[in-house]
Amino acid sequence: MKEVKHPSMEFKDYPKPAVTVDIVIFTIKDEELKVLLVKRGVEPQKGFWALPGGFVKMDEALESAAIRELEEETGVKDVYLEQLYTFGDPRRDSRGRVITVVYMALIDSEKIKIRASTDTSDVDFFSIKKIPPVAFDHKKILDYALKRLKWKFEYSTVAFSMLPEKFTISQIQKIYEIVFDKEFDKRNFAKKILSLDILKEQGLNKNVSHRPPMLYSLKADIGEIIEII
Amino acid sequence: MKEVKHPSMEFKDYPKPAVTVDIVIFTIKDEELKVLLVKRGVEPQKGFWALPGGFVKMDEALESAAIRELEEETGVKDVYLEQLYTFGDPRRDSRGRVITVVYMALIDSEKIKIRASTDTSDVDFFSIKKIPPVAFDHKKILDYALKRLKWKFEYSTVAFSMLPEKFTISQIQKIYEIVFDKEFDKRNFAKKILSLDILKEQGLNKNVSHRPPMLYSLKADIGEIIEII
DNA sequence: ACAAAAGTGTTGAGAGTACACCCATGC
DNA sequence: GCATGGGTGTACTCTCAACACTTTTGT
Repeated sequence: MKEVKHPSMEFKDYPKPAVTVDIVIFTIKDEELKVLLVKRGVEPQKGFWALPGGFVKMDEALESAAIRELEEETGVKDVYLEQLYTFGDPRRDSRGRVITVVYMALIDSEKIKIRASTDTSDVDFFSIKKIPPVAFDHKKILDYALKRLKWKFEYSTVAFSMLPEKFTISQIQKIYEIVFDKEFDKRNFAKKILSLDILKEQGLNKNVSHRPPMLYSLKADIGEIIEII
Repeated sequence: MKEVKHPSMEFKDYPKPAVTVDIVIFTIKDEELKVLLVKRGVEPQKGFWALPGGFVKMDEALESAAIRELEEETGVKDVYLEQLYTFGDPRRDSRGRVITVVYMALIDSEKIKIRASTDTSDVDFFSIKKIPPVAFDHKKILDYALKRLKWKFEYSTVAFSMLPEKFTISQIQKIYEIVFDKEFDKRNFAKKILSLDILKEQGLNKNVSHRPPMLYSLKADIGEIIEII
């Protein structure tokens, strides 16, 4: 019962599961938290919406596969990307054994360019509150990803990766309010964010029809997600 | 560039990576945090210590594989088990592409029975501070697991799964002190643990040569790990 | 009586929460 | 001058950290 039962038998001879990478791409759009889904063009579950993903190539790292899929669907690189969990129930895919490593990406919706070559009816963002029927166990994956997203929001600065380079305090607050689906006190929120000492002032935004708000940028590079616990 | 490039080609025809499950089994023994390693009896890296693990069977869930490996090595079932991360660098195993799903288990060292059929020189617990050279990328996996263990200790009750059913406050404190490698104030520690309201008094332990301590048990079942944040 | 570990309370600092008014701009 | 969001301070509560002496038992 050790790692290899029959030393004479190469591990290459065993039947192997297929391995895919799926990505839960979160963004904020129209004041809602949304995820990107693609309509399946092939069986099984053809016509169902599903998470973007694909098979891992033999010489490709898991994260590289996730980055590749992400760029193929959204045209976006350099975003926050995190491995979430690996789902491997033997019956999750009717084609046979498919194990999927799930990643979560957070992107600024302004940066997204759904690829020109993609039929736009086949790719869309859905509000997390109005998810259509999805293929395989992708509902379970989405539920898990949402839990992890909220969790991550509490103790890190990942939220900033859903904003443009310069942003206002109220833009950050809006994102937190959308993700947690509740409102926060403006004074307490600003106090807390500013006390973290992670923002640089970037001058006033004059193009508004009210008192111009201060613009901020992150002191750290977007890649450096800070744990604020 | 969608999920299946050539609809005429079944996914079964693609070359596939092998998938293994490895387990980081933590326990407290001799006042140290230890992990179980097994000596590899086969190439590659024969003779090196490595995490226990093995290939995932085609009809076996990932967690079932982890439970099976765990029981094979320690004879223990019903322990805390959590999926940690999936490592899939294309070069992590010289035999070819091997993706490993890593689980973490926490067990009470009193419950362990290294299997009789196992040559005991091939299986041992190592202090986390004195890890020998290990095979593959297992050092990286161990470092990651330790980070996650500490993190989990901070906001949940997983620590209790390394204790017998009845235990004293100072036994819990000792475990926290070993894991975080620092001392805590006895009064503050007891106050915090008791304020969580998760313990039941179980009478005094009279078999000691000093003031008998109160024994406690968890109110919830061991399976229910409580998040204390 | 002594050794060993158990048990227990107070104080101060810092963080989180609740709460309301004036400000700068475009129209 | 009005509509729209921006910006700001105080008081209370609660949690966390620091800190030392008495108690119970076995030998």
